[in-house]
Amino acid sequence: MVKLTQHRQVILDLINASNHHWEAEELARTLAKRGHSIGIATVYRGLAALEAQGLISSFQPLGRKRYERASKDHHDHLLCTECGDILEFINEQIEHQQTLVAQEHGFQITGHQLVIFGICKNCQ
Amino acid sequence: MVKLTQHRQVILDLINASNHHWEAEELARTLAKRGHSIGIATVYRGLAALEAQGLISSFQPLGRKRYERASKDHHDHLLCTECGDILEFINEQIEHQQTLVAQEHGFQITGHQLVIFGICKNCQ
DNA sequence: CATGAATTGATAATGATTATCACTACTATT
DNA sequence: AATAGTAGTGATAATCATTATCAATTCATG
Repeated sequence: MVKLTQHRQVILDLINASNHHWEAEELARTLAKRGHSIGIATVYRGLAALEAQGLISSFQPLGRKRYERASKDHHDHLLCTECGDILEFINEQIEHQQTLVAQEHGFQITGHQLVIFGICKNCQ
Repeated sequence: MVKLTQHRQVILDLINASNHHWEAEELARTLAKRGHSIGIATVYRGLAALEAQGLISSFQPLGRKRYERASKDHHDHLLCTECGDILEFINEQIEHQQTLVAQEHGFQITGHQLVIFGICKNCQ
């Protein structure tokens, strides 16, 4: 039985309290600064466990995994290749078109990932 | 000045002759079987060079990079998580919606990547 | 409080990719 | 043709993110 331990609660709280898309190392560093030093392996395992329970969600834009709150509506991402900033957007039409595409191919969707790469307003 | 060497020509030919989405190692093994043993580092460098010249294109669905022909219309991918097979699709509406989303956010698009995960017809 | 199951942390291992470096091949110029 | 300079090659070391290992610890519960 998977447990929501102190460590995992701390990880979950940080993710829920932010609107950030966290990498494991970055999250570990931030927790350490705030007085919660957690072994990096434990962070990785905690993130995987929390995701398996549906408490957080992840995506993998450039090879590296990033975790974010699950308590949001489904959305996709805009990633600025200059500053690394990640924006979110929701677009029903895109979602709908995807179900149509899947139908056409007799494909049973379990998930998807759309990342738009470019230069954000601030970096132009 | 970047050169289209024998090795790179062989790599390019294989990619162009197929409709496959190649990983570096897989491509190296296939070439080796056909009598073209190329050092794995050379394969990686060749792929990067060919992509930089726009002769092939890549995407990165699950952490690993995959290369495919550039001589196709732009398309996105359906990836079967059972058998690993990758299908392609083109959807103008999705493309169009993306430009709208970017405009809304003052975002200057340089690229995007949409992968739909699921179970393909054969694996259901 | 005993017992088994799950978690933790340090560290080793893995897998994909990139860097290094000595050497070779190719190009353009005397 | 000889030279010089630039780019490519291959073996291998190094890197980076992540996962596995394993002994020690903590937890839930009877």
